[in-house]
Amino acid sequence: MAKNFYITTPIYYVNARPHIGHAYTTIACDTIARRQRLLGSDTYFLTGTDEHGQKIQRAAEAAGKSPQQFTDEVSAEFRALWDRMRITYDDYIRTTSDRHKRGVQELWRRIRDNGHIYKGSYTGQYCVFDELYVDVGPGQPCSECGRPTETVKEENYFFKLSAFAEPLLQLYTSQPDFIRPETRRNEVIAFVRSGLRDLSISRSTFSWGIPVPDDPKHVVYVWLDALANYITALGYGSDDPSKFKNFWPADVHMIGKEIVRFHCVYWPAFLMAAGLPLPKSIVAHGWLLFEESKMSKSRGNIVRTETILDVLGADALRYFLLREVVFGQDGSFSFDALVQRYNSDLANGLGNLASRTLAMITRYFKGEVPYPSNAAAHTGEEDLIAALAKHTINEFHELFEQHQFSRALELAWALVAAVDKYIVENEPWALAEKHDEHSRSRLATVLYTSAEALRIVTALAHPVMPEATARIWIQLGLGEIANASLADLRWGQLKLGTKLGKVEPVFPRADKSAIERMQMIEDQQRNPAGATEAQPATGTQAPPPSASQGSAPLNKPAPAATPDGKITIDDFSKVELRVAQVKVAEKVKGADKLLRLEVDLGTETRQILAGIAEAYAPETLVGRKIVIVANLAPRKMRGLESNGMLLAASLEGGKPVLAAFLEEVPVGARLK
RNA sequence: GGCGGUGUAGCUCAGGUGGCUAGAGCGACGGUCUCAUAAUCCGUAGGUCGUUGGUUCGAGUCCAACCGCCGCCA
Repeated sequence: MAKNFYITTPIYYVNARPHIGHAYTTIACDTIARRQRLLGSDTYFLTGTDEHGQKIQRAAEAAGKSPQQFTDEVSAEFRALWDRMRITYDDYIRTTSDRHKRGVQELWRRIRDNGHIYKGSYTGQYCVFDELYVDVGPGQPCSECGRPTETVKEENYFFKLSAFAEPLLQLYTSQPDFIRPETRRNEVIAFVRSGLRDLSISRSTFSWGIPVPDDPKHVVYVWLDALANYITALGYGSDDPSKFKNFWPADVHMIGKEIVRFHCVYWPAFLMAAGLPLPKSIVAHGWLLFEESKMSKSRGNIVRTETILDVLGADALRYFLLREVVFGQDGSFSFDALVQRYNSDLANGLGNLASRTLAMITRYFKGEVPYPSNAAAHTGEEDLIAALAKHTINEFHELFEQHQFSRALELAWALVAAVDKYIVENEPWALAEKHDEHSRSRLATVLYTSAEALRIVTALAHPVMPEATARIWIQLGLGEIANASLADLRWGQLKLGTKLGKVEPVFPRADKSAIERMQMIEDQQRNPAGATEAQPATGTQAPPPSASQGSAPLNKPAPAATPDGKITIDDFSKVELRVAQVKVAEKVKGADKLLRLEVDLGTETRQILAGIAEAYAPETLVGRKIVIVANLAPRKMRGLESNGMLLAASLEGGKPVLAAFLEEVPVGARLK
């Protein structure tokens, strides 16, 4: 009986290029989707990009592009990457698409007509980076991210979130699995219990968004816009509601832990307000942290997925992330661990088992799967392997249902180890030396048993590693793995006489140079190409840079210089110089020389401190374009954090003169 | 500060409702086979189970306090 299964990734915010954090979420979803298809479910797997908001508008301006052109490009990059990673999404939703806009407006009307939207006004601090009103005083940094806030005064629409506290708590109680893992559920319950305030759900200070129905001066708040993708992609608000009927409510919304509140509080409240069914579960995973190695810098070490694909391939990355990281917890990524895992589990483990088993069948039985004709050739050892295989299948399914990917894979690999051991103990190569009937039957039994166990592990691992398992499947003589069914996978289905395909290594062993190669590609890619900085987004699950700062030592080694004191181009390229425009300038209390500046970098606003107060009056700086070192580690002065350094000539007597351009330059442009 | 979580072998982690000498994988070291991708297999490595007090015949396993780390508190 085919059931329907609907799974979603968050839609990724296009102010950042895709990186391994995005890949992690998407891989987990793809694996689940593939497994559901093999189980016979009618599966719908949705991903997409979140393309509205002030941040995007500004990033596009900085890049000298229209918002649409800008988002077209980044969105296409995401799709290209997913294709390379063998992501089998069924639909790709963009918030700038017409179908989405229609759906969002329909959702708005429904909520409004049900009486849950009212108009109010707001005066206060706004954080552009988080697209959020924050409850801090004027001039105070954002309570979320520490970036400077802007004072805004606007009239906008509010959602009566406060009315939904009770229904939400009831939901969490009656549906314990609604939020997983439990620690996130606890947080959400605590949050809602502490009381809910109404939520501002429109903006009128910028235009890059979806117009509010009947009041186009406002655009819909990015989170209401973004969350709605889960239903607009199914045709909600369109003429064809068939997909919506089939697949909504979603089985799984997979998200990163930083967007739990939006998905577990706002989203169900919006749906309740609209009178729509609620998703069945929201699963939050942890972040991927990047292990600090001696070679890398403390910041900017967000790994591009392409690097790994280039060197080890998609399967290796997919396997690594699901096997290494305990799902739900933070995990750490390093090239070292990746190669380690690849060699021990894939090359030496599954790959070698396939290689030795299939090679022996090829050699001893002319490439046809043998089976003993003599019952006496069958011993208790085969029963043990078969029993273990059966247990593995059952447990594997169980663990996968609970999203315990690492444990599921660990379990499957225990079967690989058991078969390796079984082979050594039975020495098929020695049996092959003898030509009596019993030895021949024993040999057939041992090789059949090994091949059958291999088949089962391969089938189980297929959703995780689609390519390699497809190749093993062909080598096993079983044809197209997509036709395999996981639902009735059981021992003994491998037919005798099956003609093997050509046997060749599936996971060639990686040597140490693989690590160096990946690190080299990363270094090259990271520095020269300026482009958009891979900053984390509100709407997506990218790990913030701070996530990796815990291990950053204070005493960084100085950049290596050549003996004559000259630096290489590589050294220079580590310095990220950018054009910034001063938005706010003021004296720092108690300091004679220090000014506090808020500068616009195109993609963000930053606070920097500069010792130029004696040469420049604050009011003369506002609006001026300056040059700053954008990737300087933050530093605190007078209790304020400086995130960068401006460039100025230092004259005799210490008088600074700011660097400037003769021609017009766009904010955010990089100096090289 | 409030709430929640967490601290087990070099690393990553298992260890419902307390009970034999605390486990797995990887790494490391020694050995073995030769079908296989210098792969496999075998053996070894001795961790006060964060600290200190309790409860108990008996506690990583329950309780309290403390220390460290993490998350949430729009």
